[in-house]
Amino acid sequence: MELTTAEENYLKAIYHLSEEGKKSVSTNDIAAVIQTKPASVSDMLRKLGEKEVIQYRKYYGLQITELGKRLALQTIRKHRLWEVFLVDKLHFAWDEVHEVAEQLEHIQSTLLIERLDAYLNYPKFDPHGDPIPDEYGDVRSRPRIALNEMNIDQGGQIVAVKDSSAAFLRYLDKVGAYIGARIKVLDKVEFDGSVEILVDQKKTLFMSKDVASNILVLQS
Amino acid sequence: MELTTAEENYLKAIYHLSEEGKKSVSTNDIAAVIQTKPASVSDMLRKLGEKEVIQYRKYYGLQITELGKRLALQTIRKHRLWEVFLVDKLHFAWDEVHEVAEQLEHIQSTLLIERLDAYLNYPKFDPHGDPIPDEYGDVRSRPRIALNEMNIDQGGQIVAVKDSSAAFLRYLDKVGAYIGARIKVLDKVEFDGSVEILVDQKKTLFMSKDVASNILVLQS
DNA sequence: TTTATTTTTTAGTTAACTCTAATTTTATTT
DNA sequence: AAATAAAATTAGAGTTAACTAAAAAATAAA
Repeated sequence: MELTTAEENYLKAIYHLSEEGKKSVSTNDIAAVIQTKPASVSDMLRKLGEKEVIQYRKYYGLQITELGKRLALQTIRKHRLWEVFLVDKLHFAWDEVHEVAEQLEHIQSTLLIERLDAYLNYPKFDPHGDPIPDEYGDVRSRPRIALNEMNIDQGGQIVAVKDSSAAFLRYLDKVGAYIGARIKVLDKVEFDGSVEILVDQKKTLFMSKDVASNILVLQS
Repeated sequence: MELTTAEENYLKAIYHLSEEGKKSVSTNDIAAVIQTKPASVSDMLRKLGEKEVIQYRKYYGLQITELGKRLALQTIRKHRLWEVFLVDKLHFAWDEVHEVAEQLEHIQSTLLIERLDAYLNYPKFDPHGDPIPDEYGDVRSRPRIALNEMNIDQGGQIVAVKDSSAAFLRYLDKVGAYIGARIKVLDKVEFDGSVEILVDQKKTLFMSKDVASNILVLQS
């Protein structure tokens, strides 16, 4: 089964959307993620349906098939391995990697990915803390909790972010809340859901609920 | 000037064919190299002519322009750098690299290529022994200067070290002065010859003359 | 339950790149 | 020089993937 670059991008978006939200994936949502128009999405859904990577009934909704899931995870695997490469080997900042990885993930060569994986020493997580599926699409994910849902005095380690936009990542870098940082919740403001946290046992900082809800923590 | 992947491939083929000397490049020759039909080549030649990367008069022949040469050499540079990566780092055999490098050469990111070049230690030849053009399309060697010999406010990129002992490299990695890092001389202490430098526009650090004299910088 | 709104899909274009078939231009023979 | 062969180009059409505008279906509101 061969997918075009465009098809891979759609399928990846569909996979991510089906994973995070429980409700069915909407045409508009996909259009927003892919940065395209709903009309183009409808068109592509028909094609993806024909290729049996999704089950699609128009106006009704869609469901990703096992085949689709496997293919999407292969693309995600490639994307995350390249991100590790860019950060670990080429010293990219973790907020500079996405755009390039978006291109690299479409390079077709099983040998390349096998070798890259070995070269990087079989990493289990990418620089944002997201798990890297193995070649069969299996994921070992760690139990994580959004920072704004933690209780006072609870501690942990930042392991991932939900929103990985460059702007957000730059902000985190600036305040020192990078992936791997050890944090502890000092206080929570009930009124607006904002939190005060201690970073790496030295710096305290305030975070709005919006920001905190985008930070995933591995509790300790 | 932005070229599509297809345009890059045509231009690269045209460059190679023109270099091979011989008479002017024929439509049929290009078709043979690109594995396409002469009709498609004619079409593309018109487009490349409009973009002024070749000079084209139909039925007459074509000549690659300076602009075209520069762009072709950029693609060739990327191709050959990736080949070095595949062989040196991922242990591909020299006859397995071409197909993958054909894909990788179209990834668009100046930063990526700069970092890759640095990571591979500025190779001058690819695994087949073909020369790797520099970022300006030249094969000339670049002038380097020891870090301790630079003047205040001068900037550049770390391109090599004289002492490549593991201990020294570990030290450099620790302070963030790896190969490829962009640096700027902030201050020099006349008394002991030590320098203060800015690394990657964010971190400043002091270096003894001994250390600085072992670091080679490509001035910019 | 109608009406209004939102969502989704279809219809019709466009752009890039390819093809086959037909035509035009250049080159080679006799 | 005329006839023939080869090379190059144009014409027309297909594919992929995008778009705008209009229609259809589903959902929400009156």
